[in-house]
Amino acid sequence: MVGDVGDLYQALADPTRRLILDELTERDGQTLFEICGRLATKHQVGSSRQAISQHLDVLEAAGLIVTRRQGRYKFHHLDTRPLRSITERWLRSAEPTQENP
Amino acid sequence: MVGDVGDLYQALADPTRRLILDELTERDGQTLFEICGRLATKHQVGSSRQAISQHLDVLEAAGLIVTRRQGRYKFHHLDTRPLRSITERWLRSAEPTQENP
DNA sequence: TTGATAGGCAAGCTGCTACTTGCATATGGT
DNA sequence: ACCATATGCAAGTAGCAGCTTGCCTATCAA
Repeated sequence: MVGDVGDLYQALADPTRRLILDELTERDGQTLFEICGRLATKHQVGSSRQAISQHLDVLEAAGLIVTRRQGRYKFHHLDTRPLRSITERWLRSAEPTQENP
Repeated sequence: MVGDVGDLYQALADPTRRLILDELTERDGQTLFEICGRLATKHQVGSSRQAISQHLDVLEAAGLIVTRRQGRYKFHHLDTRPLRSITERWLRSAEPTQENP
């Protein structure tokens, strides 16, 4: 299977990955190089291209972004649906606990 | 100041801490020993008491639990309000980005 | 074809984090 | 006072996560 429950929380644990989600919220469907540029200029993130690429892999494994290849470009699109499971897990009170590691 | 934005996500990154939140959702206001017992019996968490205590410190620093001392007991209460900021950050589309590292 | 652009793969390093161990403090019961 | 219970503090350890470095592949334009 692709992406268990813990991947979502681990993906959100890194501040650079949260900034990536911010950037995709503001402008969806960016390429790796576009994201690198925006992080560097707007947020002073000095990480290398490979570092950002690895962050994108983690976000994709968590189901927070989906990718679409087109020629030599790879566009990254935000998918916020997994986020809803976070609040749903603890906001409804006193239901029988399900297996959720 | 006590607890910045990143603390919340780091607190949720650990599976044991998420189980603690599950237990407090099911039964609020437990002591450290009660939580230890429930994690051990219901979820096969073999961590020591000090490990769980450190987890509770992290959760409190993140604002997810508040503590109340009474004699030699310390009760832990859930506070899910910080969770709402997660979905609010990315679910509303295209607003001017604010400083949020 | 050549060169430039966009991205991928893999190994190695480093700092952080979860965990343990050992001792200390404080409250309540007898 | 004495002891058991409930929790706190601090140092040390091991594993992992984020980052870098170096090289490789694929697509497009001239």
